[in-house]
Amino acid sequence: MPELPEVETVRRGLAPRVVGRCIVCVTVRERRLRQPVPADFEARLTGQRIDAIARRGKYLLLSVGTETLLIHLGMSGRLRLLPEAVAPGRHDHVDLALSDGTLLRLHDPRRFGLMLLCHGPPAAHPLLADIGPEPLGTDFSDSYLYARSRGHRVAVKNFIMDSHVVAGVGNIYASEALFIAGIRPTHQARRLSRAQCGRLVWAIRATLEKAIACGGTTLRDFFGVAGQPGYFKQELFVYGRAGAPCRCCETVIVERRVGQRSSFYCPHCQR
DNA sequence: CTTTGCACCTGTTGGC
DNA sequence: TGCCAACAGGTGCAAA
Repeated sequence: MPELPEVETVRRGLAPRVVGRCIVCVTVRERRLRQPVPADFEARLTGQRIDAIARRGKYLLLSVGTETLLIHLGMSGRLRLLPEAVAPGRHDHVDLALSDGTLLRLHDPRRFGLMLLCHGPPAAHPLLADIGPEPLGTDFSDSYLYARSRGHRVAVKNFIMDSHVVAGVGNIYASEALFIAGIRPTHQARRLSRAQCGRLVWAIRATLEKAIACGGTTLRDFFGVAGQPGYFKQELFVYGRAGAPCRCCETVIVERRVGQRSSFYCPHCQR
């Protein structure tokens, strides 16, 4: 469900309402997430203050006391901030009760999400250590992408969805950015010219920034922490638009599987 | 080293 | 209407 813009939307929704609050009670109803919720999770979190909330790729990083709470939403994960304690429903796996009476709840039907605690600098955590540059940061540049893509025969769409190459680009925004850059998803990464790398870096940034400004993309079940949908769906050029006319040239948008994921492109605008 | 295929889960959808 | 296969916004790992 959530790619970088959705996670950033969650982060921005959470920040003003949780930073400075204390965690007064932790309830874990289901420990079997992507990695098991550790046995000492409750004890280590209870009584701690949330000092900051950051994001790295699709991970949320909450500074709690001397530790960092790592949260990933996987495909179906959702964080909600409830104004008061509400009886849990199916798939409401973890609750953090905060000192102002609000409740931060993780809901995740598929359990591909993750909640872990780490000591020390989170950047050194195995899950984060090998992640590529932030797409909205200065390290993600034309020259980086050009150099990094040399020798890689994989389709450019798979390449930019690889978190080791660049953090946070998922299936929706990979398709969208490639449309904006005018590059076919199946184009081999090693065949990208410098100019194409430049356009692609620009397109990824522009797409993600615009999606963040819209509060993310709600296809089915993404909602912000207060339950609000994201409005980027109306801005999509290709994702989910198979059979519909291209918004630029009227050519019919094509759907094709690239590396086991559905991909959408305009055969006329993308070469 | 790179690349591919799949496993991990549940819920929804579309074809027959 | 019902059933079942295919698919869904992610990630990491085994195997080639």
